[in-house]
Amino acid sequence: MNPVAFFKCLADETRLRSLLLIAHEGELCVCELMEALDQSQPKISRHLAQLRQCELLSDRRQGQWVFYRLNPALPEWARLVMETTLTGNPEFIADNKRALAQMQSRPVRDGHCC
Amino acid sequence: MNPVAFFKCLADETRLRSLLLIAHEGELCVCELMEALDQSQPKISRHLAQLRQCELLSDRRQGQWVFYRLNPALPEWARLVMETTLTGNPEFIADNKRALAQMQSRPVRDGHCC
DNA sequence: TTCATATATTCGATTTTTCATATATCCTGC
DNA sequence: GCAGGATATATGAAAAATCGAATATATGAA
Repeated sequence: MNPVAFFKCLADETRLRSLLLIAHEGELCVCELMEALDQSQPKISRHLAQLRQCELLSDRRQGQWVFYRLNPALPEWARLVMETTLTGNPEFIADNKRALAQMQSRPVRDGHCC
Repeated sequence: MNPVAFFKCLADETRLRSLLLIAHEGELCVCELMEALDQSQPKISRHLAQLRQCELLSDRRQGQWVFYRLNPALPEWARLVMETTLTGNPEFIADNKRALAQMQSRPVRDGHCC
């Protein structure tokens, strides 16, 4: 993982918010990120594709949804950088977390239904 | 310190190398960075000005030289991010450190002469 | 099969970033 | 003050990133 390429990925509002939200929530799909960030579907999708191509995110399809999570193979230092950023700037994604919490009818993950 | 603005600063080869070198060496001037990165003076200078404007670096003039160091007011999380990046990628600036060590007649800091 | 929902991709226009050259400013020694 | 070297800035051209709109693909249900 080239450090410059890594930071280029973080150097965009949409991508950084998506990454930190995913790091915090564990796993999110496109429609959840649309709601949390209040952005169009193509915009979210394009940035996620970029993050997947750089191998920061990995995806898994479940039915009609695609869930994104941090790439398990991510180097330790990269994971630490995101964690440090999140801890040092808790207010940065506060609004996004709130919007996500208020979202109606979020997709149900396998293994989470009753 | 806005996280996105911070990462934009790190998302360039010249700036990231300069930052990490300065973080490692404590203090460097333009001519030392030119030698260490093998880049033109205007290029180095422009990027340093950008880093100073974002308040990642602070400068001090000593005679004809201007020395740059990490801004002492830098938030803890930002300093940690750079440290983590440096520790996790020691080879990234290895060549630059070598070039700097081989540089002839480096400017003498006040208080460092015998 | 057909429809509805979720996600991905392409295209063209706009904005931002980057760079090289040239010019200006500052400092020191004479 | 003046000359020469070191550092800083301005300008315009080239390259890259971003965005919205339109389009395409995939899945599940009827």
